[in-house]
Amino acid sequence: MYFCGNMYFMTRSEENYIKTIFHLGNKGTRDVSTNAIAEIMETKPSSVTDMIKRLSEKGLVNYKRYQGVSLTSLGTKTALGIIRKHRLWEVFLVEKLDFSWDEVHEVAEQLEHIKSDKLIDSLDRLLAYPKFDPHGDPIPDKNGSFKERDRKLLSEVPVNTAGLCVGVKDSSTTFLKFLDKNGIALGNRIKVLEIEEFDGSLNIEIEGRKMQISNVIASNLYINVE
Amino acid sequence: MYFCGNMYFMTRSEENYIKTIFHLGNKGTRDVSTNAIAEIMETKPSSVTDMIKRLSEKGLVNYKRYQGVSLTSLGTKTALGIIRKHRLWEVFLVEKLDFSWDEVHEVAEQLEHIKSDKLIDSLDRLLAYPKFDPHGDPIPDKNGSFKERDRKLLSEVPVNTAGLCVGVKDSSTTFLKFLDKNGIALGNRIKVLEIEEFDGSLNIEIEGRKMQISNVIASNLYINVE
DNA sequence: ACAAATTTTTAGGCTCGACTAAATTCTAGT
DNA sequence: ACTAGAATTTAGTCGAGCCTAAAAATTTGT
Repeated sequence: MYFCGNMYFMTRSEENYIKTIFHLGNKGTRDVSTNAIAEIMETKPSSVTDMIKRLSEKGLVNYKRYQGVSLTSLGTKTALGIIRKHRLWEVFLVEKLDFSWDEVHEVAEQLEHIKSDKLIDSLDRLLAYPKFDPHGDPIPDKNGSFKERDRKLLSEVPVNTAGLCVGVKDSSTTFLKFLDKNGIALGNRIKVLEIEEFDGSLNIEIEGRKMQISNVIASNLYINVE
Repeated sequence: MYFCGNMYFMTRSEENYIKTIFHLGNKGTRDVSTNAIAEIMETKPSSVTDMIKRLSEKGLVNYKRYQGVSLTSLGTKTALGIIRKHRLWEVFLVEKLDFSWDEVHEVAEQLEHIKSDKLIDSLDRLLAYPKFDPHGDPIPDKNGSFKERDRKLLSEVPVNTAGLCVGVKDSSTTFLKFLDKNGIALGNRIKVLEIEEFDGSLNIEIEGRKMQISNVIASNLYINVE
């Protein structure tokens, strides 16, 4: 396993696998399963096995037959690089090109594969070194380090807790559009007034207004508890 | 041959062929030869034949065996779309990310394949609808139309002609770096003072300074004759 | 603990976009 | 007009990245 500055050449497909393994591996503690990767990537388990072997030979993942897969440190570094690019492009799209936060994902999926260190460093500078993307997710720095913001799901804080809305767990178009429609945005100040025993729905005060949201909504919104 | 708004799906490779055919076809009047394409694309003639057949089936090129190839109107429209994207990204890199004009090409070659109408329209707006890229080449608008600037090669104007330097013919890194080193940039005012009989070199006045340039240099610089 | 169900891997095929080698067609020089 | 040489195409191969079907390993239920 030798380094060569710019790493090996990686295909788009390899990068997408690495990214997916990273996202899956960061949730649970166990190794990532072939099926899980296949499902997320909308491909077949047999294709995943093929690719995992290639990635394993390149030293990007640890792999033992039938035992699932995990990223090596090189693989993790690679994943963080891709995620950094994805999130910086998202910020660019929203800040400079007036995309709304539900429109950025698809384009960023393409842009994240552009290979140029100078490009991404300059972009970072243009955007004034943002720490979070438009959905509140942290942007790794050049070296791959980032600090997860101290945040809690709105559904898991006690009554009377207040804080700023700092992120969404689900960043699907559907959910983001729903938030837009109901005037909920990152940075809004939210206070939990009451939690309904029956269905877990919440009465909240948001930017002065009062409203009720379902438990499903609340369990996809992060707040920065004060 | 049916249109479907966003055209067919085109692979990166197909787009690169179309672009190359466009550039080659715009010079001469004859159809573009297989060998010429192969040379530019650093591939083999047999690979070119393969691809041409595919492009022909998609209605992007006119092709008869052994007779060379030319773009259909759909092919031309496609080519102009790619060139528009390439040149807009070049402007972006120079204007917003402080790239120098010899650094933009490689990255723009990647960015030109990003697929998003909204992206490119917004970029165009961010850049205030530029008409020319950093090398002085015209940027087609949304509909593919652009006006070639009225310009002449510096090597082909008579003594005492003056004008603004508006473009380069050769935009290789080597040439652009040479111009930088000698303080020649787009927008500079140039006047031809004398043309050397012997080797065709020129004595010019540029932004007040006097200097001598070889005929090779002069035949790669465009000026906008007043 | 062991059969059934599930997960994962292997084996073999397919398409795209490249290649080499060989055949074909065109073009130029006499 | 004919032939040598150049350009082009065909035929067959290969790797990446996907697929299906079938085999192998693991996990689960009793």
